[in-house]
Amino acid sequence: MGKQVSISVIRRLPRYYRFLGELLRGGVHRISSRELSGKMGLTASQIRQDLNCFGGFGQQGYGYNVEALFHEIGRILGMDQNYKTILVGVGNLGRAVANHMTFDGRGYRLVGLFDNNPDILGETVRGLPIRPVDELEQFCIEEKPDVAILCTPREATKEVVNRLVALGVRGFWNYSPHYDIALNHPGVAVENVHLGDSLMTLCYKVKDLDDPEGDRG
Amino acid sequence: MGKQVSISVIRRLPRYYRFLGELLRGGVHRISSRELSGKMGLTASQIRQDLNCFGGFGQQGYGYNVEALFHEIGRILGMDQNYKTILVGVGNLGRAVANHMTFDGRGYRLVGLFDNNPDILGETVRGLPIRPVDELEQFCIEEKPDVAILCTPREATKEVVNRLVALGVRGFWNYSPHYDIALNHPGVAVENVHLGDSLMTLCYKVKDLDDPEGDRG
DNA sequence: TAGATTGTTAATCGATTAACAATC
DNA sequence: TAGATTGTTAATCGATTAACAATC
Repeated sequence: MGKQVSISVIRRLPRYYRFLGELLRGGVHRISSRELSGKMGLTASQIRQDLNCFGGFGQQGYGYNVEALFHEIGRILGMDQNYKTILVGVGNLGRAVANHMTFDGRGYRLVGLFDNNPDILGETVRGLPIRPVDELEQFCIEEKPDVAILCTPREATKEVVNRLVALGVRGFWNYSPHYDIALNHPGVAVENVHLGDSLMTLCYKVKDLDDPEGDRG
Repeated sequence: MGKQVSISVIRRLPRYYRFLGELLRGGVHRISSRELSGKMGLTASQIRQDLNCFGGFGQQGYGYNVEALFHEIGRILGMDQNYKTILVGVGNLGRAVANHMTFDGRGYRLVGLFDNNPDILGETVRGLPIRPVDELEQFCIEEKPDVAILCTPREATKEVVNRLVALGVRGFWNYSPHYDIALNHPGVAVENVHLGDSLMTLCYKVKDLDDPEGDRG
């Protein structure tokens, strides 16, 4: 019944999770919203508001139990899930993502890799063979993956997404800026990682540091 | 005089830039805020508000000239800058970032790579040799880089940032979640790319799709 | 001129912050 | 019990949307 939790709140959860994990490793057992607000650069009010979207995890006069809260937030984020995940596009970026990220125990399990480059077919990354994109249908009908990571080049993304949505994939971790999945498939979950956009934003910020207001003055 | 443009607006600019680039390549010469709003999934009102933070680029009764607006937004974002950029941490991820991204003509110029792994020192990526992190001071005093890309491992980030800030680096494209630069160095420009956070957010979204409201309901 | 569409002001909506009673 | 700190309601602030006069 409680109303839909806003995306702003959701996006802060991983950061809470990180800070609490750090505290936990540092042997801190309890923390107040005030202390945590100091460490994270937020207001104590916001922290309490955020957490109370999901339940009353604290105790008056005491604060929050670090370990309990850490696990609660993990559970809220779905770290206890086990979403079967495939990666499409095993170039520079796809390879780095596959090798660099922890999937196991963080809600995901990597089960398949796909690429069209004949030179790398059969090669293994993280113990998984790279398969031709042609085999997507066969593989997905058998394995029923939940999530796809997209590191596909310009022209491939749109078609791959359409095929995957038809095959029941309902979450996309999308590195390809060339096709707006959320716009075209309103029913699926999408997280875009648009590195180019981020780099441009940084460029603006640096410029703004040097010359606030720019030409406008 | 005009008040500070909000980060929400800034973050939409690269997306406008992408859509306008696409229209331009497609041979579209003019577009109204209404048409563009349809294509981008925004309101026409928001587009006009956003653009008018920087100036009146349109014409009543006509709309916007696609090419002119594209270039204006590029200039606002600083695509005409030429920030000297170094990359620290040339592992899986750093390598992919160096190889995958376009820096030239997008406001940046990659001038140096640094890593501590002795096995890869001297290797070249994108025509640049990988140097030991020890040489950071010497290099930065000579080259005076503006921006650093951080793909450093857990324990390295904090120290590297402190050294770089002292050396005059004032923009950070940060892939390392282990140290909050903005919190510790309020005067510099920071864009965080926290892939782990994004992956967790996706996990929540997928879970929420399957079971809206979760346990709370 | 008439029609279209901007630039801009006003209204609405949502998110953040402040305040405080409840309670451990 | 007294002190601390939460959970929650109310106030503020900022961002988005709507409306419309200006103007091409």
